[in-house]
Amino acid sequence: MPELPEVETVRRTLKNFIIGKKITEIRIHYDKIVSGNTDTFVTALTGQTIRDIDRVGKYLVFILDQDAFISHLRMEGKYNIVDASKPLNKHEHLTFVFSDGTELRYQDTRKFGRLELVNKVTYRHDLPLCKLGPEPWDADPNAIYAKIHKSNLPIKTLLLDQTIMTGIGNIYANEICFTMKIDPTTPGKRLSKKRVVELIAVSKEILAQAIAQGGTTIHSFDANGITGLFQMQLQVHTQKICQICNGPITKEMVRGRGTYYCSTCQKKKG
DNA sequence: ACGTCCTCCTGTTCGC
DNA sequence: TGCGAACAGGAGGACG
Repeated sequence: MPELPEVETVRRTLKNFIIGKKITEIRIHYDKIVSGNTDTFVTALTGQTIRDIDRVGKYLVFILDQDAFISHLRMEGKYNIVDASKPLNKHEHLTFVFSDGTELRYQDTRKFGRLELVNKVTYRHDLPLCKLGPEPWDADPNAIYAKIHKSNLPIKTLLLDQTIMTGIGNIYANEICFTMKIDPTTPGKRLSKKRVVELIAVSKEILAQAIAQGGTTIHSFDANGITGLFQMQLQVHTQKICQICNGPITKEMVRGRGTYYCSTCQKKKG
């Protein structure tokens, strides 16, 4: 899925198109795309106007007059803004019809993404968002250190754990480990507090750069025609040759996720 | 409580 | 070329 920078790019792009638009009808073409009762979702939101779009980690939060709903894009979710006359494509699973003749459609080839009605006032404190750790810029090094300094799990796996920090996915986890010059399989407990401080700083820096570039486009991500450029700056993810030492990039599976690193430049050091 | 595996889906790429 | 296996920006649940 899009990671935090891609979701942030979608949020900013979408805001330009749909703030102030009134939903006159909602059509669900694939029931499971909505968590919980679909009738409740449709009934609650129909007639309301979209006032804002928030983001928590990789979740988008659409704020309406009385209610809100969250949307997680998982691997391939995206939003299309189209004229109502445009035929539905086979991967568009939910349509918001607006009063101005346009539509917002949720498209998701793999159908992994989910939308869910939430309480507009308390959503940050309710499931599922209350389980998320801080985004890197809000992270307290002592708190992060406390969560990982006893763990035998690879540091890369810990970076993907959204309850420790939220927003980092597989691409940026690989990039962060490269910048840290740390072997992604290094157990979390090998990191000193000083290295955890660095880890947070590097995470912040890489996500911020990616946001500035409009995210990373590898497979399917794009925000209504806005294609991210960060893939131009990837150091290890999907790369073959290390830019630093010219040696080969190793690819191996770490806990089921494709993991790229340079075995010369990245060492198991805390 | 923690770590590992499976599952949800479809499309594309890889290897024999 | 053909065909099945493996893999893809994710994460929740089952199991030992």
